[in-house]
Amino acid sequence: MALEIPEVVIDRLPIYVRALTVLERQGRDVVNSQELGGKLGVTPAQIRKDLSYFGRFGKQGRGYNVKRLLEELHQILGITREWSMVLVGVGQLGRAILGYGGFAPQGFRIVGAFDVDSAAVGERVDGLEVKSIDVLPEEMRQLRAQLGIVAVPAASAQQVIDMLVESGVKAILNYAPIAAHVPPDVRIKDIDPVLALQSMTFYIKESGAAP
Amino acid sequence: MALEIPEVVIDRLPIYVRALTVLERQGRDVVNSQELGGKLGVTPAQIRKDLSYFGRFGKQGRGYNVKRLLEELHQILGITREWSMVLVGVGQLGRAILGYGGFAPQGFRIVGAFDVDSAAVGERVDGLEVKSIDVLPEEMRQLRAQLGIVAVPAASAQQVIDMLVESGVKAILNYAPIAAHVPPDVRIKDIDPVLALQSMTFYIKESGAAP
DNA sequence: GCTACATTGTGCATGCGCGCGCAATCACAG
DNA sequence: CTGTGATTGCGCGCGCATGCACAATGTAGC
Repeated sequence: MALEIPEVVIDRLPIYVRALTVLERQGRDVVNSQELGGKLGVTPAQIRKDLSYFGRFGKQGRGYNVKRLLEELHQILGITREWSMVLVGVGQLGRAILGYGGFAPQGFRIVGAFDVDSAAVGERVDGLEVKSIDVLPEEMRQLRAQLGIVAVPAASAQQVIDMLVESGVKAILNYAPIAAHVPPDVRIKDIDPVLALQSMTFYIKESGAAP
Repeated sequence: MALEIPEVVIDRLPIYVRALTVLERQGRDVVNSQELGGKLGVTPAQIRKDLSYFGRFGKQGRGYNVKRLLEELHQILGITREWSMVLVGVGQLGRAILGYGGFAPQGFRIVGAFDVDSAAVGERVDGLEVKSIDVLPEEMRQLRAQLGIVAVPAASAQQVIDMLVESGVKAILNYAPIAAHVPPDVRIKDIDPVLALQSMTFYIKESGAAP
């Protein structure tokens, strides 16, 4: 036990959580790996293998108890508690992130907003007062957020990320179009819609039609 | 030749493009695989292997000509031309996408905006008239967009995706939190910040501190 | 023009994730 | 309490991506 769990496995768990949440809301009690896999485009064996890394949650002949499995996955992923996040960059993108309603229901709360540009500082956005990036370190001592969201231009992104890391942030959601460098104990995930588009055009570039 | 190229390789190419674009803007003429790999967190061998799928773009003893390699990658990915996209869902998220300035510089242009909710129909957002989802099929005959962006609630996402596919869209950027089903000849990429956060919390859940 | 050096391109081995296939196991019916 | 049917958990092999190591090759200096 306690063996190394592949990162791809961890990346799939939230997908399972999402599907199970829907099933729970529908009042379903049990689900088997085949049905769950069908919904997610994952093979049943894959799901069973993934879950077996953490324990035996299923019952032979029946499947998985939806509520039970959901609780286990929440425990595994560490999403039983609320997580505080700080946002850096309150431009157009940053404001959209602040207004996005998808975080709160999943227990992710933005508790601080910062900006490099002094023009935005002092403004109130979605109930949060925008503060200068300069006071980030001291503010972080009170906020104690372990998650950071970066929504600044590419040019200042690495610098901002360095500051977040120094302030104790352990995981970063990066919307800036750069490949950032972070210490090995800090997690970072990039969100860049342009990269997604550019990799898809490779596959469809032959299929005619004018722009 | 003409062998199957792994999807992971295709997914890395846009990252190379992004880094090379920065180098070109800095006036750099040549770059070797070691330096490029250092910037991107990729091993030099990985980069050389990836590029070797498509040809021999480097010069031994020197490295890669930045401009030349950039042109080749543009050609490979099919991003020499402009790509038209249609957006479905003009809520808070959809408006942010319409206003996002990161697409245009890379040749991705939103040419149509649609919504399920009739309240938004008729409104002008960022120079585009929002139209009803019902007229999507006929509008698409003129727009001829091959890319679609989905920014509707989870409940109606699959339905919207089906309509896009029927209207001839070949690749979809999906912001809705669902695992959508599409025919094998249609590409789809999901963007869900919540999934990214939930997989990162797994790794940092032990490191104390209150929410 | 020749030599020394640097870097690419690639055959090859390693490791790892994925999925098959089956035995173990549980529910349920009779 | 026993038999039947279904589904999990998992050992195992396959296939593929990754990275090493070296030969091939181009550059630059003298």
